[in-house]
Amino acid sequence: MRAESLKGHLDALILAVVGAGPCHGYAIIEELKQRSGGSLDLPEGTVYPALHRLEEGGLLRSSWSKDSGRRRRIYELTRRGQRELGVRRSEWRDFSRAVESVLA
Amino acid sequence: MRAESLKGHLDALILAVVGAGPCHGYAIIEELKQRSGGSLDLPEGTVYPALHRLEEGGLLRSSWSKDSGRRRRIYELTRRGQRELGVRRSEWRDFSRAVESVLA
DNA sequence: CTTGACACCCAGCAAGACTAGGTATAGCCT
DNA sequence: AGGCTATACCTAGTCTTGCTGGGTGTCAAG
Repeated sequence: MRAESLKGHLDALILAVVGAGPCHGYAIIEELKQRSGGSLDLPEGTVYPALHRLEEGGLLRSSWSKDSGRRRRIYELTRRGQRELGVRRSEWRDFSRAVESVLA
Repeated sequence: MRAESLKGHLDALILAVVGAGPCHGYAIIEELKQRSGGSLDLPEGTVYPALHRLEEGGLLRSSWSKDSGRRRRIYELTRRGQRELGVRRSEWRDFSRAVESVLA
């Protein structure tokens, strides 16, 4: 997967995973890998800063949990995050259709 | 259309348009707009540098034409460009499928 | 003769994702 | 006990990429 393919779509992917249920960063990475059949194998250096950006922007909210001695930061969608997920989904459809119509 | 959506896919779009027949820069912009139903309305400052990059990279070849006093730089695919177009198309399919499987 | 469409160009900027490091806990193997 | 792997987090700096905002010049229409 070309590195830049992702640009501008990462937020939508993360919002979608967290939208399916509260989740911590490492698990989000695993989930993306699994759901995509291995083709979305994102480095931590990509995902963690994105999570911070999304929280900063008010789309995610986080809290620390200490399950079995391991600290985890659990993320969930804010109301704005839910709305934004909808917007991003439909933006993806538009973009995807547009590219398809050119590549076809 | 979010500005960053495009990132990493512009080359594929341009290669696809030029792949359909030799074309000059301005016409490529028009063609992208038309084929996408208006949603891919790229600024010249995006497309011209991309064309130069692609020629620099050996995927496009260009020559000047002077039709009716107006100079135009006509681009066409090199053999490597044709191969690359195929690669990019299949990369887009993979990426698209992956995103779809996460957003679904 | 000015406005708009056509047609090209580029320097500098901003944003996004990755590289390459770092910290620390838990469990397994030898 | 020591080492290795997986889990789990973090960040400064880098690179690529597309856009902004400027510029040049031709041609046709009003």
